[in-house]
Amino acid sequence: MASKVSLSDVAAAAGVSISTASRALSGAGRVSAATRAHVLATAERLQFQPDVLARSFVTGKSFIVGILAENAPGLFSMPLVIGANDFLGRQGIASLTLDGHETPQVLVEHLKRLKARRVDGLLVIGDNPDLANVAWAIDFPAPVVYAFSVPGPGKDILVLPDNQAAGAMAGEHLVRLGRRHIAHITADRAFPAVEQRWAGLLGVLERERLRPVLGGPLHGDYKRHWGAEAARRLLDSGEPMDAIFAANDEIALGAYAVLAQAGLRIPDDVAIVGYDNWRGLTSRWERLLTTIDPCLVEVGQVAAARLLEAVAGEGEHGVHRVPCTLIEGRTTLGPTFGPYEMLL
Amino acid sequence: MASKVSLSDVAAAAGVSISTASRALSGAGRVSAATRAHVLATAERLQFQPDVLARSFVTGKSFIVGILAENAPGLFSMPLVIGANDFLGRQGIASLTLDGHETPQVLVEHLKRLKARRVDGLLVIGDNPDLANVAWAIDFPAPVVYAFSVPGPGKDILVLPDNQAAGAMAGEHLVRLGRRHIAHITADRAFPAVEQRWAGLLGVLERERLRPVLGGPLHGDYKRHWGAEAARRLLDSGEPMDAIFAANDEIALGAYAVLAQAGLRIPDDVAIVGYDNWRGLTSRWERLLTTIDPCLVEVGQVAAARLLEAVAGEGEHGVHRVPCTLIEGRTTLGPTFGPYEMLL
DNA sequence: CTGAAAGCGCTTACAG
DNA sequence: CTGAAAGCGCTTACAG
Repeated sequence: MASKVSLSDVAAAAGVSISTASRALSGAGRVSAATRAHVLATAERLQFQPDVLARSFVTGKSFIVGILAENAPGLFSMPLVIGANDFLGRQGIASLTLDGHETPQVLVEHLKRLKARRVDGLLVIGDNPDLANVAWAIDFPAPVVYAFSVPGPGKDILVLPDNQAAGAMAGEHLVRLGRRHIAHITADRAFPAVEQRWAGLLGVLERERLRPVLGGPLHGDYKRHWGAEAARRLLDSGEPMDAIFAANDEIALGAYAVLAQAGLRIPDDVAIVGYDNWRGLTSRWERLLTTIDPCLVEVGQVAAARLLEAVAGEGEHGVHRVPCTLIEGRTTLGPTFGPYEMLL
Repeated sequence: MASKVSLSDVAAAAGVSISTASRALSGAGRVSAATRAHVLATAERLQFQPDVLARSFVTGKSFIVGILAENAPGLFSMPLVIGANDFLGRQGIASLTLDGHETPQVLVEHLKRLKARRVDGLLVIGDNPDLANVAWAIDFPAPVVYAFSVPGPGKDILVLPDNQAAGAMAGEHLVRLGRRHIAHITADRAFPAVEQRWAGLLGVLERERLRPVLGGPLHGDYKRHWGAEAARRLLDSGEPMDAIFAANDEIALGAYAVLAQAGLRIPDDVAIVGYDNWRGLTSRWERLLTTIDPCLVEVGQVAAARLLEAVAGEGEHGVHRVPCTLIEGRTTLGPTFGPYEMLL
């Protein structure tokens, strides 16, 4: 079982009372330095491990946090949940993960269960940074931190990838490569992430006194077909274009296919930067598509860290943005490649 | 905080002693049917929620299990961990997830921490079904279940995708499509999964009295370049071939590229089946590559289920295999497609 | 600074 | 079948 050595054993061995031993170990309460040192040494010698179960019982802290995931097996949610659990595990905190990808009633059930389990805090993980989380503004008797969702009402804590920095990062990369005619293919302008990535790119363009191709972003959705269609429109426009920043990798691949089929050389004629680093998920070798990795594992870790701060009463409210990483690939740095190489 | 209603409140309201109330609620111990019903009704009326912390303290059960992942953020591990946590969460069991992708010393630290946390059981999740888990044969004071690893010594519990069924499934699919000259491109024969997938395919071939192209599997590694090279060898051999079962999707894509470049039509001339369903991870629309999905989320769920059984003292030792799913795509069902469509 | 004591909310032998 | 009582191992006012 757990350590057979209890606090009373330590106290006895150290020749002090249980209460003194407890105070010495916990660090709180007045204890003389000498006594404390002696108790600590004794505990060390006896390999004393405080019983977490007893401590939980008496303090009312479970050392468990709840994780409410909108769609745990989702491609975005998985790394977030994994990152969160990784950080929590390192701190010795367990988690109760519940999938909320369901009806409001189920959500209510989940929250009841989490309360019954007396979790010290709650992490709500969205699967879409452009959607409000179902669980916004829930009433919960412990600190709540949100991740990968839109900011809600009230002064909550929200952790997100830094989309604006991502846009700027893509722009900087392309500008540094000498590109002057940069297009932006993206999704619905109503999405905050879409707005922010564009804002980041626009900042760089303005600083460089560059005008985006067609004067602004091409808004559509996040799918390959839209990337292809947008690329066709760009070609048809006849405007000069030497680079595309696509709001995700799917769009980037759709655009790539159309441009390459049209006889353009990538990146010689047009450089392409994507977002998500999905291929990086499945293969570490391949470095074809230059893309921005939103570092979702880290976002999960940061969210967990913020939650533990909040549990400790030190949480800072507001939005926390986690930096992204540029993954350099051949669609910006070359050498150029043909369609079968994209597979090979 | 948690329910202000305690067991003593219920007992008082029901007009019985605390011990009777406890026995009635727990179901264990002799209580008259009438008393039990009355206590239950009272508890219901008062919305009594037993305090998990107190129960844990007195029973010594933490209602937490440990999850030791070899490489939690790995592409294979993520769905396994997510699946496990999903099942556990549904049962109200929390988990302490630790990443063991490290040195043996770190592993020892992890195990110590898990013991200190008094977890009720331990789930060890490998990142490679062909590798022995670092944590095999560890000494742990609670039931242990392994997932996605090779069988270890002793009579442990191990949960795996059913690789043999996968091989048979691929074979059946190809045979049903009328293919008679089936090649198998796979990785190192020392890997159990390689052996099992081949065994499954071979079973079908023998039943159909078919001879595999080149007389047996082509052994290499799991990378695209090997898939391409093996495809070249198959073409050069001049043997008739109308289908390939690749041991993973990377091999399948490498083979596809070479065959298509050589002017063969896929699937008209050669049908291809992969394994892993990696693309299915990133896009649900695309159904180009026919492949076998190992259903890792389910494997994780089953592993968690087995662990809870073991914790309850009902665990069955041995290897548990979880069925796979065939994902039908155009590389076997057509229509044929060109390289840019693979992107689009 | 230190110790004796109460108490956290439940379970479980032990009598009755 | 039911109740009074002990006890799980710790923390924390409360005296001293």
